[in-house]
This record gives sequence, C-alpha cells and structure tokens, in this order.
Amino acid sequence: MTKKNEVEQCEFICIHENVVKKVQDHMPTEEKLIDLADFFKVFGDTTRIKILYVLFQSEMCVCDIANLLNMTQSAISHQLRTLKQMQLVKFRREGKTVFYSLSDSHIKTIINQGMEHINE
Amino acid sequence: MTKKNEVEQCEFICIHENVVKKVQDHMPTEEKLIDLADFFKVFGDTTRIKILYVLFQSEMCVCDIANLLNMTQSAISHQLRTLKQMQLVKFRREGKTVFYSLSDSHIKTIINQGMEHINE
DNA sequence: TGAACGTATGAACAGTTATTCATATGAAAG
DNA sequence: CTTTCATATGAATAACTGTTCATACGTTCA
Repeated sequence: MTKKNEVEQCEFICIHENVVKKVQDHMPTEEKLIDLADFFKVFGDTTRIKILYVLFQSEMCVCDIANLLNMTQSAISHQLRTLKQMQLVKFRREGKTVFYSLSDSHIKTIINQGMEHINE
Repeated sequence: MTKKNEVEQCEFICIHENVVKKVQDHMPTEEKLIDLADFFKVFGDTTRIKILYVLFQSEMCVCDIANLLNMTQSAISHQLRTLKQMQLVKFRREGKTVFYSLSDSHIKTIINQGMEHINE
C-alpha cells in the first residue's frame, strides 16, 4: 500500500469511507468551485459592498460615488473595474462622465440574503 | 469655502448632488456593511466553499473532510474555525471524533444563487 | 497512568489584495 | 490645438489571509 506518505494514518482507519465516496461523486468540478469562490470574493470587501448598495438605488458616476463614500476617485475606479470584470456592473458614457449601474438585478437577492443572515 | 483640500474640485461641480443626498440617507450603517462584507468573505475562499459543499450532503468529521479534499487536517481545522465563528457550521463531539454540519439551511440558498450567476 | 489518536491552535511564511500616488486617456469647450 | 476635467491604470506599499509546521489538548483504551 504505497500511498501518500505525508498524510497521517487517520486516512486508513477513518470512519466513514462510504460516506466520503458518495459525497465525492456529488461535488462540482474544481473549476466551478474556484469560480464560485471568486464570485463571492467580490462581495467580501466593504468598499465594493458599499458601491453595490449605492447602485441599488441609482446609477451614478464615479465622482459621485467617491464623494458619497468619502474615498478617492482612484480607489473607486479600481473597485469598479473589479465589479465590471465580474459582470456585476455595467456603464454608459455621457460626455466626460461615466455612469455605472447594476448589470443584474439578482445580485440584490444575494446581498439581501446576506443581510438577513447578519440580522439573525 | 475651506473644505477638504485633498479632494479634487469635482466635488463642487459634480453633477447629481440631490441624488447623492438621497442615496446617502438610505445606506445601512457602516457597521452593518462591514459585517456583511465579512460574511461574504467567508464564501470567498475555495477551501471553505468546498467544505460547505461537502457538508451540504452529510455531516462529517475533520479527518474525513481533509481526506476528501486532499488537504491537511490542520488546514481544514483552521477553516472550520472560521466557519464556526461566522455561525455557518455547528459541531458535535463523539468520543475523539468531532462531526461538523451546516448550522443554517439558508446558506445553501446563497451558494446556489451564486452558482446560478456563475452559470450565466 | 501512559500510549494512541482525532482535533485544535499559535507562530511563521508566502501569496494576495486594497489603497495611494503619479500619470495617462479621452471628451468637451474655448 | 490647448486646456480642463472625469475617469482609468500601472507600480509600489501596507495590510491581510491561507497553509504549514510543531505542538498542545482531550478522549479512549489498555
């Protein structure tokens, strides 16, 4: 029985081999799980959550968001880029100004569910 | 007009002062927003997502989870600690073994919503 | 009581990430 | 074409986070 030697002997004794196998078969692919974690990672930052909350109510330009959240234009712009890459916001240009808005209303659902959990 | 000098002049010209004010009034408290981000942060790690997925199907001991995910017992234990602190999992002891399970079924909802978004 | 074993935990290290600063891009107005 | 202004972006830095390693804790069994 030459298996991984780093792993402790628990592996051989361990209790629920049948359960482990069954669960293993029902797991999503590694890639899906990484994508999913990356998706939630976007919500895991205060600045980005704030931006999303702001956009819940109204489309808004970068400058306005920065003022509202009392942060620099650059910081907001960087975060908007992240949100854009994850397809959570979209934008339209109007002269010099760029207006951002939510690209998907069911983002609201996810955040609201999170809020519910927070409020016990 | 002596206000913050770090902020660019955009602040004074900027377009939607009325909108900004209105949105500002409807924002949750800073504390709530931080808590919310912290909550989502837990889902933003591949290992933790995997653990949660595993526990969707069955309660399981630390050792089994480690084997299933091909990670060290220590790594899993550390992450379970995080999940425990966020009230996402609960545990029961049976002799030397500790079994973990989901503490709240509506976690499933959140993750499923995330999956839906991933799958476009 | 001592050995065995499953789990927990602190410290250290490596990798990641958010903000800042300086500067670039792109559009409008003169 | 030059200036002004809103936004974007690359590089650098500081803070955070996940894993590993060593070890401690707590339970069972002899």
